[in-house]
Amino acid sequence: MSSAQRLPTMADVAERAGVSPSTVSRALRGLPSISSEVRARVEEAARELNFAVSRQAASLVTGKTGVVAALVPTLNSWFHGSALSSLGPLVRAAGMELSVYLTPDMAERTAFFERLPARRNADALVVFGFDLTDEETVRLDDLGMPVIYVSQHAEGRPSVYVDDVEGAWKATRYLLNLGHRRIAFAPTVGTNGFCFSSRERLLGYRQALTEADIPLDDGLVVTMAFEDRRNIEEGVGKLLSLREPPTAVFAEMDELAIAIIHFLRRARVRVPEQISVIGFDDHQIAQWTDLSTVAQSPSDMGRLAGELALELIHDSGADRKRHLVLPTHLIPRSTTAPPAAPQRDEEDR
Amino acid sequence: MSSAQRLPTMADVAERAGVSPSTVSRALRGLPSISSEVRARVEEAARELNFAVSRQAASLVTGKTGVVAALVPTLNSWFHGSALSSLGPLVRAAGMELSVYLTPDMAERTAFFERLPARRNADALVVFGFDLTDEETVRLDDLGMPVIYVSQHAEGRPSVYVDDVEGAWKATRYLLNLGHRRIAFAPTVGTNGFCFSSRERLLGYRQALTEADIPLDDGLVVTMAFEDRRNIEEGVGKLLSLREPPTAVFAEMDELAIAIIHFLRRARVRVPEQISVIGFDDHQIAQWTDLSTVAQSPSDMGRLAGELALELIHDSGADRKRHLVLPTHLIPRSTTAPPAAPQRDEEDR
DNA sequence: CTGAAAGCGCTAACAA
DNA sequence: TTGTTAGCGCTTTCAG
Repeated sequence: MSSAQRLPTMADVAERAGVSPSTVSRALRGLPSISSEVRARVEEAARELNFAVSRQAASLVTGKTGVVAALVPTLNSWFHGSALSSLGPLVRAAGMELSVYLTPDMAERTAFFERLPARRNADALVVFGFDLTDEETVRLDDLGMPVIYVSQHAEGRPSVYVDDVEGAWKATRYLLNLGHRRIAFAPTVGTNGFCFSSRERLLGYRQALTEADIPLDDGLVVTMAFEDRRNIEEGVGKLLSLREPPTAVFAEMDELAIAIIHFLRRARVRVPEQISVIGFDDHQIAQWTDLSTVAQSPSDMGRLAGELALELIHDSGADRKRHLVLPTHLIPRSTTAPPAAPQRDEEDR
Repeated sequence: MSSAQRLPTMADVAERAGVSPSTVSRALRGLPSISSEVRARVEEAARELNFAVSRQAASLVTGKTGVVAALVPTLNSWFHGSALSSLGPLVRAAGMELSVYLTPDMAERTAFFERLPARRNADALVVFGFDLTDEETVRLDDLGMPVIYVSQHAEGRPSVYVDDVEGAWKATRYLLNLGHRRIAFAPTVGTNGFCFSSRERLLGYRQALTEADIPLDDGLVVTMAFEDRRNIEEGVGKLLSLREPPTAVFAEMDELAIAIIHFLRRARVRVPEQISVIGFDDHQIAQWTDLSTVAQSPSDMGRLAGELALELIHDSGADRKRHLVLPTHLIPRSTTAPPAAPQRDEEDR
């Protein structure tokens, strides 16, 4: 509605309060060296004029932008959405702004690392869930600001992540404890070239099986493409048509687990009676559908990364190599159960 | 890694390229009045020094911040995640930054409208999916920048939204066409006080029934709290224990529909054979689980809102009251079917 | 405790 | 086509 009328400046406030601009500046920033009487007068004048400090002007002299930047491949995902949802308010509470850089595809990603648009426009960068090349990591080093890595280990640089190997190990171990011996693993890949933590989770899965003296069977590892219904359907078909089908499936992420359950049930396979399914994430929908899963907390990661960022911004002597490894928790719900007592013969009974 | 060494300024680039700072400014902004020879030299110098323009300094003189701000209740939601995922790259492509304000709870929301932190820190604000009070809307009017409303009608102000009434009408009409007569509606509420489009969708649902001469039955409208598994479970129980249970359920959002289907199946009710379920959104998971739904496109909304914002920023004469109403599409998948020929008697058979 | 003055890095007249 | 000059609105010495 209102058009480009000139916004009030500190000088306006100063005049109205009958003091100098520097006094206004000090009063508004809550510096101690201001008499409470003057402070009150300044604050009132500011309110009356609807005055807001120009961050641009302030940062020009302080050298701080008052901005925390976040780099995410997409926001259209439970993980990143949750992480930023906790990072945002934290940044706000510190009186700073949250700036978001999205790189949904390879072109955007390349452009980001080429131009580094965040340079000079933020005081810290939080990088979420990328699988960065060494080259990219090095590039970020001369961004001139602290860079915090979330959901990935960055050697010698501040990082926050969960132990994916252990998480996958727990899921697999749990299924073994229930009595399962034929356990499938369904890793997933994104269409946009971004990968999740398949590698680590596969490792944990294998480790648990090996410890239990169960031979690895590559036929039980079936990648199912994220975002492709047909592909998931076929993957499920592949598992069901094995000579010896699995009695349990560990899906790399909850959303995939939900889809797998859907196709199993459509094929008249009962979950968990005939096949158990467990996911990874503890996505909200896992609660709603009572899905067994391994919980990780992206919101904790976002929060910790934010705190780390603020600390690195304000205390240049802070430890710049800190790694925070968060725990995962097994959450057994109703999509897992012991295998049916007799090794079932396919459709029979 | 690298610490707070002084970043190169335009003066540094100018010196290195052997020209004046203003020439550097012009060259880097791609203004026409620069010989290509000089431009090349400047660009090279800038690259060598790893120079990036300080937006702060530039905006101080231009009066533009180069920032588009987005106000969202949370990012932890399919709708907002998708919308911002399309808004972000668009803003970047225009050479601007995306700044995000999150108001996960009432306190943050109040604080935002009280302090209007976006003022002076952005050139436009895109407000997503709030159910704003008149007071809040008016407050945004004197923000000193164009404000674009997404997923809500704001009288006399630019808005982008879908016709929820019509969408709900389509879903209900489709179920009627299949032969259903007992159709339930499951609206949902968020725990954080933010509501979705329940009101409009209820209207559409009722309208379709009325047109079909089917009496409205409030027992068939059961609100199920978003984010509360138990509550959804109970809601499903409520429907199943009606004297005359529904043969179809229209859920306000896909995620709720998925949960409803889950509990129906757990109760040994076959979907869609015994009860049809349809959602609203066309959430990604709807594809994976083959859920019938009414599609809306938050990414289209984000894109259109972004384009509108850019237009309003650059062309102050643009129409500031434009309303863009996007279509919804019925997507029949496999969770809906005609009702079973004989009216089933509960558990029987 | 408060004011005056200088300058942060850039762009936009105005000259040349 | 390029250089010179004067600020943009704020914070920060340094005086008082």
